[in-house]
Amino acid sequence: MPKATPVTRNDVAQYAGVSTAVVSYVVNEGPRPVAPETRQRVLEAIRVLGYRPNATARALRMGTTRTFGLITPDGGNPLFAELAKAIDKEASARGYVVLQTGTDGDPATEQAKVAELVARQVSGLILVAPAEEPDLVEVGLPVVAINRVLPAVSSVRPQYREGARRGVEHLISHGHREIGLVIGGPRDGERELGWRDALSDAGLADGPIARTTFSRRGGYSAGQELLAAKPTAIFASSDLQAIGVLRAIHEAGLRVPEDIAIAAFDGTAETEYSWPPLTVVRQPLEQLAKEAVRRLIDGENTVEAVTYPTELILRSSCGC
Amino acid sequence: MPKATPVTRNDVAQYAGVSTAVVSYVVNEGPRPVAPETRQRVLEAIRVLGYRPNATARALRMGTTRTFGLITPDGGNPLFAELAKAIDKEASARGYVVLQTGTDGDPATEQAKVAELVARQVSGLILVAPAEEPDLVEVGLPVVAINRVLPAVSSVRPQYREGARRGVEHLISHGHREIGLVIGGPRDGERELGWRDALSDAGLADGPIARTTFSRRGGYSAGQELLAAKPTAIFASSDLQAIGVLRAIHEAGLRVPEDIAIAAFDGTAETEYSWPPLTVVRQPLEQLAKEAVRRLIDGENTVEAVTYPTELILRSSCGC
DNA sequence: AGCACGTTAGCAATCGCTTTCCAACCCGGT
DNA sequence: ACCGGGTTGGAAAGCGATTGCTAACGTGCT
Repeated sequence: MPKATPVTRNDVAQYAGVSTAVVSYVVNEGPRPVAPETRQRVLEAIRVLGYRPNATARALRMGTTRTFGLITPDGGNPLFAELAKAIDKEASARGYVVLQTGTDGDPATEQAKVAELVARQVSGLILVAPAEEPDLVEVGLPVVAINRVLPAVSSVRPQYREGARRGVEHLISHGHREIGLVIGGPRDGERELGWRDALSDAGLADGPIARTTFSRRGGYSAGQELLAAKPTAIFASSDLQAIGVLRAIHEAGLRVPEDIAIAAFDGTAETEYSWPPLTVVRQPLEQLAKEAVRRLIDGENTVEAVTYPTELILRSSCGC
Repeated sequence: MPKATPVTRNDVAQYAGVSTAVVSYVVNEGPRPVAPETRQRVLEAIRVLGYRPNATARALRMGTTRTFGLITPDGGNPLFAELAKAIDKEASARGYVVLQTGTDGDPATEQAKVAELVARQVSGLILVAPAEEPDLVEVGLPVVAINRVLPAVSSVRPQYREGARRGVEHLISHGHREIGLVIGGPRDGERELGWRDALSDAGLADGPIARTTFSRRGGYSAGQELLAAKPTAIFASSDLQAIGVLRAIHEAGLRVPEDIAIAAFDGTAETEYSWPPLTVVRQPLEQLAKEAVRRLIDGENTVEAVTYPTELILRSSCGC
């Protein structure tokens, strides 16, 4: 019957006949040189005893947990799930680990989770699409917001406006002149502006707009609403909404892209296999994740928001 | 300029003119009675100084981190994302927090992540669809596997066989007699057996089978393969595969459910808005999450696998 | 007035680890 | 022989919290 794992550095030291300090030197193989022979004895002891350093104690002593906190509104949303995956990958590569939790979009919950993670001494906090600005100016800990700018907080975002604009421009290039918009979030959000940019640059009048939540269901009702105005194309500000719109279109017996074309912002995996596959403006998730993690680790707290270019992925929903 | 948050229990004690022990008594409001007046002074000090107990130190002292480790093959997979969400919700409600990480299905990575999380002293480990059995018999820490049984490890699973059987039976009830199967995972996995059960019970011959990965792409090619055999219905062992099959069907110019019916196992949100919406056998994710968390917290390490019933959700892809 | 007891608060050890400071030792050079 | 310098190992002080034990105080009883 093996020990229940309370093998401490003391046991190792004793077994190897050295002091605990030496064990530390060996384990962290950096701070101090250790005679090769001694090192071998220690390594052997570690192996035999099955010793694993206690990261909690180390964290207490060192003052850093090498852990990030990640807060998203909804872990079930594919966009956030894919982003979380990218962050995990990036963090893991740097020896960090991530505490992920959701808020259901509730500001109070969000605030509570921030407090919880701060108490747990995370080395950095990543806020994805935060509901509102939590009291974190004083947390004295690196924070970066993804997909949203917060006063006094470092932020990393895709080029929403420019990306949406390119998506809409592509629709225009297919000859569409009446392009509807399904939008979530604040009025005059960047994606909405991008849509207007493309339209006005092409000398076109604004198409119909439907405001709703960032969800399939929201997209569905928005789609029904928009269809009444008979646009020849629709741009959705998120994948989920586009999927909903697709359903509204199918139910109306229309064909995509023959009767109506579609394009969306986000570009999660789901859009590649929808019917028809969606033309999307893809968020640079990997880059966002990489940059967020980098900032946290380097302690670079530039408030200046850096944005990353999106990628237009052509599939059949636009008529390509 | 507020302090950078190294407000310790010492500062509070000093400010309130009491010993650090008293601060502990107040914070944990349980162990020892504290005079109301003293308590007030301490609370005031905590408020003024903005003190937050250091969870790391507490964890070291108490020997428990109130943290779970969650390892899935792929955080981007909607099924795992939804499951992770359910686990997070359950854990949060109990004051726990979860360290989530992915393995990309690589056994070596999986093993490394397990070691990492164990070193971080997680209070319990949840393994979702683990690639192979990691060396964790000796970790001396509660472990539960979801969606897969592992020797000597507590496990929680949906009723795969029974669920698949009911899904296929439903297809049969619509009059189908040639029902294909798209399957991932091991030969003669439970879902495959369920499919056979339903078929043989109805006195039908086995339909065509296509084995592939649990992915949209895999489902797509499997669908093309199956279509050649011209079944009148197809049961997919996962949502993702069904989505792929749907594409293959659409490309072949067939209509669902008129020309061919479909049903799938899993029931993630994506299936509700696919075209057409999919009839699914839904995994009881919330229950699985709840039970897994309960076992971890209660330290109930029954090796006996408990299974939970699935739910048949009727939508239009089966012809309902 | 004296004594015992119940309340409330403080001291100090401890969790497992890192790191500073110091001691011991070995070597070569004079 | 002695000394200086370079190597290697050890003792111990924390990191911030919990908690058993003890001390001080005030009260009720005889």
